[in-house]
Amino acid sequence: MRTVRQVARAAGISVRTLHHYDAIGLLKPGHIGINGYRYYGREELLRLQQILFYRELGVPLAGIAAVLDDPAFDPLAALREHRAVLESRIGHYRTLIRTIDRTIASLEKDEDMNDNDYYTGVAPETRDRWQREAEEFWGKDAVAAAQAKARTFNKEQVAAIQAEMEAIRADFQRLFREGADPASDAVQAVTGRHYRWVSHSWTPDAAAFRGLGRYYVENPEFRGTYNDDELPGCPEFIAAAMAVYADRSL
Amino acid sequence: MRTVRQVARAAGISVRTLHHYDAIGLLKPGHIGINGYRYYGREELLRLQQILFYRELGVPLAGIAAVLDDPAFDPLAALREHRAVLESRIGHYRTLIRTIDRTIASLEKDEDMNDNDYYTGVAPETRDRWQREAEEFWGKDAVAAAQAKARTFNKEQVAAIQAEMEAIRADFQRLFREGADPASDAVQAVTGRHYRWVSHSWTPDAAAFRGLGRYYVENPEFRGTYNDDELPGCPEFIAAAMAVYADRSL
DNA sequence: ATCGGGGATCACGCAGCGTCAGGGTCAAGG
DNA sequence: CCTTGACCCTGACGCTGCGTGATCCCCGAT
Repeated sequence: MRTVRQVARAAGISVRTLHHYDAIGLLKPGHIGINGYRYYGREELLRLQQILFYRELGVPLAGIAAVLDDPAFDPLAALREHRAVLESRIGHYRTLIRTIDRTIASLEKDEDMNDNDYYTGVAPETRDRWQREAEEFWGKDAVAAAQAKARTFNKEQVAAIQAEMEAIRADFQRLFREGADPASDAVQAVTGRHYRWVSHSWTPDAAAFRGLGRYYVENPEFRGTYNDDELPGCPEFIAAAMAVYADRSL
Repeated sequence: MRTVRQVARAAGISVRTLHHYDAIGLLKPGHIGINGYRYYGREELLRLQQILFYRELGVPLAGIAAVLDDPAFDPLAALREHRAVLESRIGHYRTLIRTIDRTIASLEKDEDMNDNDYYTGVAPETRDRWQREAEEFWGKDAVAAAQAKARTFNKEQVAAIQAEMEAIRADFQRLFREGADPASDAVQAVTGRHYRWVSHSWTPDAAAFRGLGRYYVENPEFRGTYNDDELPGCPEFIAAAMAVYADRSL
């Protein structure tokens, strides 16, 4: 029969944790003295080992209680499920890291950037041509307004915007390769990010956002940028997603 | 000037989130009507884009506020630091997944296991010899008590214990390869896990735990199991760590 | 005037404890 | 016997990032 402190030291946890486990019914002391002291016996220590084992696997305490208290519980299925959760978390973190790397690269490269330019890395004449095309498509006023707005960003902001666009593009391409439905939640979520991205320098309504989608399809420059040559149909896929988004969310 | 709902829809977040950001001072409305309504202008929308961008990178809200509000803030350093955090989280998850995989493998293999045996995969005669040696080392009573305790585990429990031991061994070997100090926090943390592992079937005091360390050094069987042949000195390293742990924590 | 669709402000809930605060208990030494 | 000092207890708030009501006010359209 050990006291909380003894158990805590042996198990490498805190006294508070034992109190907590008692409070939530995960691990109750074997006996409680007349003074109210908690005393733990061998049985409780063994259970604690199990608890700590699963805890080290990242299983939530409620789940641990389920595993240990339900004799009919299938630990194999539970572990596999938990494994899948961990895998997806890793995937998520990796995506974040990639985005961060791109952002860092942009920041390092553009440390001496002297004007705010979304199209860093694009030749000036190409950029001018894009501008003319954009003006024909949406009108001079809209383009000028967008550019004015864009000039209010500082260089970290511009770098962040670029990196985010890269990430969005990668997501679109991945979803397209996977054969996702443009109207599916996953694709629409990315489309929402894209809408937010566009909103950096522009605040399109539904019709304008659909128009942007068409622009992606029709403009060969964008076709080249927005999809690999190995992904024919990707711009159409994105345009379809944008049309759905415009209908549903704008 | 848009209302909460309009902003929320455009940004793909909830109204509650805007309330929250207002409450914590991360994003305040540009104007507040006499009726108390929140109205957001272009400036606030731009700031919201930044916020959502960093949020998608997994940066905590307090950190985002720091980035956006401190003009002297170094976004490059912040991103690198955050990147490191994410990397370590991935490493942690990978370790967990490896442990889970081992556990799953054990469970699948031992689905038809009919008796509780820690030494699954070890020939019976070897096991018997280990038992005799253990009896010589600690005495028959102690060994019998440990075995009795071991028999109270069911097969998932046994599998979990095995998997955990594999993980612990891997950690010890890694730390040894890295030239870690047996008294360092990292090594002591693993030693604590090892102590807890041992406690599955036994509850050694300081002297007994030190003795177990010596056993690992002296017993050729354990030397072979506990370290690769490429890691001479690893058992001594573990024994040293166990001695320190016994002094400090038991 | 009414009604539907917002808007607002509390305020609890969740996960897993950390961290006081305020107050008994126990074993050992003066 | 009394005093330490080390431990024990029970609240209860804090942290993260909102979700989810509950309750009440407001605005434009019919």
